Amino acid sequence: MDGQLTLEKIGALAGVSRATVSRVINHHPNIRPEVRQRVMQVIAETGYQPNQAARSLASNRTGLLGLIIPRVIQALFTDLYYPRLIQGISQACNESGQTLALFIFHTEEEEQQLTAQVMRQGFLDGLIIAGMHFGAPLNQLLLSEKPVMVIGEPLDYPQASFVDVDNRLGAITAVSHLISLGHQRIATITGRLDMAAGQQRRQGYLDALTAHNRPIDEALIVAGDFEQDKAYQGTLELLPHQPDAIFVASDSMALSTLRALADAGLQVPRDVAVVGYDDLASEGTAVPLINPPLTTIRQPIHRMGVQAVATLLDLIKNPQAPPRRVILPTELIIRQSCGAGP
Amino acid sequence: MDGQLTLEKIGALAGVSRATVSRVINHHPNIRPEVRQRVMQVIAETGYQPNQAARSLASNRTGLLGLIIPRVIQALFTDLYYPRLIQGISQACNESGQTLALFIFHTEEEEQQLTAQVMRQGFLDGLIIAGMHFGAPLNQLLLSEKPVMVIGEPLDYPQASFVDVDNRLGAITAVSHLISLGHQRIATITGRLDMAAGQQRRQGYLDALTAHNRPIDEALIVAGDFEQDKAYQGTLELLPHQPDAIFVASDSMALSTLRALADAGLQVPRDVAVVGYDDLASEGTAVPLINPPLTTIRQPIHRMGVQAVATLLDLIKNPQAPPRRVILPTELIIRQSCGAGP
DNA sequence: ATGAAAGCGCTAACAT
DNA sequence: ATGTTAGCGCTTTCAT
Repeated sequence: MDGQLTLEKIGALAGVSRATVSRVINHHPNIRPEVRQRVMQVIAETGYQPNQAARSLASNRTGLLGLIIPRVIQALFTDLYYPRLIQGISQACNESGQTLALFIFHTEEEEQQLTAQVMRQGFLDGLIIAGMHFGAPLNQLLLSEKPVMVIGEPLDYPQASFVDVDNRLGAITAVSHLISLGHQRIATITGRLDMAAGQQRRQGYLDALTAHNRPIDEALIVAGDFEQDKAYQGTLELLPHQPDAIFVASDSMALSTLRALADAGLQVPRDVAVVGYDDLASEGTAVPLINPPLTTIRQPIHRMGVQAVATLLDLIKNPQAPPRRVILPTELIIRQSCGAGP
Repeated sequence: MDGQLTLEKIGALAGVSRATVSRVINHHPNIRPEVRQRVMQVIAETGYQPNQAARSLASNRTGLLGLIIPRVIQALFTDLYYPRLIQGISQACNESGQTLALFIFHTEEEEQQLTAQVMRQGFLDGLIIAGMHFGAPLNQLLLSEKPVMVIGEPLDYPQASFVDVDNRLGAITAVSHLISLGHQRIATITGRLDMAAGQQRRQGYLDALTAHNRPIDEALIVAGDFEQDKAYQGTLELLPHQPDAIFVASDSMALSTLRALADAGLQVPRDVAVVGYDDLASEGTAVPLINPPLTTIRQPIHRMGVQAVATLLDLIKNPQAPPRRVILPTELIIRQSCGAGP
């Protein structure tokens, strides 16, 4: 109870050696059931908890997984992507007995400083990097000894392990849906083209049109860069070309599009149909007030988090395995903004 | 470079003992500048990083702070309170060289299991508990040896250290504002009365009316429990009593109130003025679409996180200090829903 | 199946 | 100002 409980003391109380107690705790096979009982008993009675630091030092495993979120302050405030991702990761950590160390880099300076810290020995067993961006100290992490999983395909690191959705297929689904609804002039507002999500969603838009023998009209493609302001502007720029539908590469931008259309006196979906991507607007503070409800491509964000942890654990156990590429499916969520909803 | 870098090896390379290297790293005063230089040099060249596990074991300090968020899954999905809090805590951790271990309990089972884990020796230097609720294993944590800071005054633990806003004063400000705008029949939708935030905001409402010699009309007080559904219902129940203003104890509920008023064919603020609490609707996914923009009482959520860390660090350094009660101010944010905005 | 003993890499008290 | 040394509490061979 007092003066710090240790393996040695538990051993003494149970009449066995420290090594045996250790074996019991770590579920080693070769222990007499009777002895195991006795030791467990003492542990329960005393409320003994092994010292994690000592354990880590001796075993070279800490049970800590790092989640790195670099300089995406705005996104963190803007939508619920990261909260959900964190949820998924946290849950998977809980279930696998790992603990989650969260690093949010707020400035470039912090990123510099902490990157080194994060890599230090005897600290993290592995790393998950979300919101990857490049040319940064972060890249060091990918080259480090530590197992790393990236959330969202990192274009510049083909050999990195990552989990992502099938962005292209999602976009194809969205655009095909608009086509099947009879829309003729389908525009798109693209995301950042230096990110897989932006690039692949744009490609999906093109591929869907091509597959249906529709012409590609460059005037109907505007850059949104995943930013609300640009999406608003972009929507206005689109109007002279009379689109009857717009595929917007993220829900966050799609909300700006809705607003821009409303400001221009156009009705959704009557005048222009809108489909978003992410399904982030579906829940959240202001849900009840979004009008019309947004048709969108849902990403299984929570599952991505869970998968990231599972795969990372595997990578840790299996250090020289080949890189993993985990691709999860998306889902078309039909609401009212596309004109097909109830 | 290879074979694991240790203090010993760095010492050898720099021609000093391991102890000296340790001193340099830990910024001890009594080191010859020249020697310090040389050691730093070697450290930089080799890229040596101290082993955290060994350090923790020897020093009995891990540099890990735990943040516990118990079973508030819904809230985590619903608004940006936790993301902002986490931001603040994370930033303060970065600045003070601590690392943040995040525990989100998704089920009661997890809460049980992990509570024990969280308390184990050699793991966390201190704990921050957000979204406290009672009668749970969590309470053990408050009784543990570990320094703990609670976010939001925990009513059942008067001797706990916590950080919170001045909920009552915020409510007084909100209601006084409505009074000064000439409103006569001011209603309120209260939060959970088993939480300080709910209870104290309700009290502020009462105190403001009393201070202005207004009668208290029980018919104008309905329970919202911080739930959107109840707020919607509550708003409808209020209407027969013809309120000309409603003070809603949270923004999340206030959005339901806006929706209910709209559904009832009432205009805000012309027919009924509305003031919320938290300032969570101000940013977030659907901002551009909230109409009218909500007048509210802003909580400095980010600062609460920062304060929690600062105070916790102090508690860690100063274990037998008396409990801390940190109260931060709120701020009235005037927008359009109260009728005084631009 | 269990015990003895050698570290894990660091900090800190003690010597010099 | 710096070196020597004794742990920190655990895991893990190696004996037995």
